[in-house]
Amino acid sequence: MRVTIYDLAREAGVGIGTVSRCLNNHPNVSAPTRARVLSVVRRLNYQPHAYAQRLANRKTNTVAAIIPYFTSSFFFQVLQGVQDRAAEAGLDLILYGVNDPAQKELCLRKSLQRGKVDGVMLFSLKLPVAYAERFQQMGLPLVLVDTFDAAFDSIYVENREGAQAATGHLLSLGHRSLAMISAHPDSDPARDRIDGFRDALAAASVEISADQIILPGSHRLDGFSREAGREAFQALLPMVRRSEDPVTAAFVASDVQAIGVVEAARDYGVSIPDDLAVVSFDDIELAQHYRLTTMRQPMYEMGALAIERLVQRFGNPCCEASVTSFRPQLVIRDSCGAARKEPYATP
Amino acid sequence: MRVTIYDLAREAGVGIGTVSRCLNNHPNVSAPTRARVLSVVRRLNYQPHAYAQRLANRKTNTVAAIIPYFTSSFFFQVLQGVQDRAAEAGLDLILYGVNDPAQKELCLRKSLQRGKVDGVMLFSLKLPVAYAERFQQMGLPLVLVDTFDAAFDSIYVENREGAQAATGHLLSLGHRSLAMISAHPDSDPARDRIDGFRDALAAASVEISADQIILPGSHRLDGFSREAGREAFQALLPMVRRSEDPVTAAFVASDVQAIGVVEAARDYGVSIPDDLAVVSFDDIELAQHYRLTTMRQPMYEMGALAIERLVQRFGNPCCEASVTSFRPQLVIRDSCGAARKEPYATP
DNA sequence: TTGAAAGCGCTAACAG
DNA sequence: CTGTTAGCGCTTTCAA
Repeated sequence: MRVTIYDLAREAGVGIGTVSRCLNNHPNVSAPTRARVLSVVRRLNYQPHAYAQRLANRKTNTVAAIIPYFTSSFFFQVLQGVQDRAAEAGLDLILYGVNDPAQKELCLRKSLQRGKVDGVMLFSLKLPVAYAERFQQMGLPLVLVDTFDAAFDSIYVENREGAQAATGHLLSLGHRSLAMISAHPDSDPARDRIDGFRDALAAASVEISADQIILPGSHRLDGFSREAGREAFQALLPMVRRSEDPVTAAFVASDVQAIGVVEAARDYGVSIPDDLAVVSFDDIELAQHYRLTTMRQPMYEMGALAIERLVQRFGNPCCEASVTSFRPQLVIRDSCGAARKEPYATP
Repeated sequence: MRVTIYDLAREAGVGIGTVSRCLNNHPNVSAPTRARVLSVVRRLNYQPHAYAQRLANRKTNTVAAIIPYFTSSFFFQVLQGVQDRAAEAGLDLILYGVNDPAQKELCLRKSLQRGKVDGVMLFSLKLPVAYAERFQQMGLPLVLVDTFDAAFDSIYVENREGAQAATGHLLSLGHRSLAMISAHPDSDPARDRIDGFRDALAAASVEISADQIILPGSHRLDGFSREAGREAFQALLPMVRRSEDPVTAAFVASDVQAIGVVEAARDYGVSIPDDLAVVSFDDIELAQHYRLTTMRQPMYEMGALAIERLVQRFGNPCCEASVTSFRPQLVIRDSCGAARKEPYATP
């Protein structure tokens, strides 16, 4: 049933070398021979065996993406960029979803298996040193997205600058008593956003007490969740309600958390943006529906670029690690109170 | 650098056969030999070469998922089910995203390539007969989700019954002049939902004119899009506004379309559910935010089950094609007007 | 129990 | 231009 180049060779009355040449468009085949072979190829409905090919030419044409499922829309959009560009480049994409730290190591290990993939993309996940070494040892190209290691190509969003801009926007609206609802500082982006928040306050000589940076109670999803947002809001509530120097604005580390905040605020009768102005981060699809003012990240582009970097590296394995950064853009909607045309109806 | 079983064999002073046996836990190796070999394996940090292994034992431990990006959340949730279960089963997952019909064939062809994957899952996409034959010829397991072909395992949602239930709900609320906003009948689920709509009307002896089933103008995404929903609403508007026998309720083929309808309705000052009651299909994440009454599909479960079926088939390649169906559940929210506690504020 | 050797299906270098 | 041959790295007989 399965037809191989041996069958083709026999049928066409040539050697397997010639068959291979025809299949790979090598120039050194006479036109008539090529025609004859190709007709046999078609007649026998020949299909090359993927792995035999890969074994022989040491190339897999496959890449792996290791993606945490933090917040659905965010990574889904990144994934679309990855997927589209991979298809364009003729690369197969192996998808590894990471739901807990143990899985991360497993995926890394699987990706490192010799001959499995030509390159790997790691998203928003810290690369353990042990694995960094192994990638270098094996010479396996690795692109880091939304995380960093000097030894590898990396693409990231300037979280710190973004957080500065977000906070700056709040300051520019006249707020002087700010809080931040953060994700867990285990996550690099979360930490950077805290730093940016602090930077902006410092630049404006605004001081806040330590408890005005609110961390998530649970580690789940590193705090990038709606529930974490709700809980944080409850911690924030007393500060909003106190008569002396009440908090009037909050920078929230992500849109998902902000959605939790908006919901909780409605439950507690706190008006957003009147009682509390909110700016968050990501611009996921839902952000539009909640009319969130937020820092937009180019999710699709980041995914697409990850593939491009990988392809570049295939062409030139030894060049220096590249660093690309995106600057998030402020998208003004209703939750910050800047564009107050109509009352902000929580959906 | 790259260490092979030949290196191991030399280092351990045995033949490659013995090394292979140790690695694969064959019984026929003496304990001391095995210990010696395994210690060498560890010392040299040996990693088997994925494709060499696959070539030799004719198994890839990889499956492919061919997924159209109809509506982001819907397939993302399905994909999560696929991904989780695949990881559990130790299978690598190759993801093929389909954005237009031409890509479908390409993905099918790629999946069919000999030796590439052990099985394929096809989601919501019609399987061309030519490919059905090739899958059978090659003996490559194929699981169909949300689509059907008697020759293959299939998992689907009872779209027709679901549409009946949705329409029945509208009828039970007293509506007698109904319309349907459909997706393109090229898509199997879309056609089934039209049939279900008709069934329910027939059962209740309600008659409608042909133009009360509104088809999308564009083929993009087979009409499963917000824009298609908006356009359809415009076509529907005159029927809602006419004085004689106005349309008071609509069954919409999907949540994304319903969101377009809700938005357009707001623009035109049509109140939902007062002027127009709406029931849709899918229960994607956004459906909650729009308070859509809808028919819930078990997306995650469908994805997970697809992998399970594939694994079953690996164990028993020749058994008859299985058919599993899910019955969608009515989720009552505000867009149908059944639970009218407070006015329905469009978000 | 173990080593040698024959594939798995293909590519590429090497003679002719 | 073409056929032959030697790998690619592993699994699996088949003798020993």
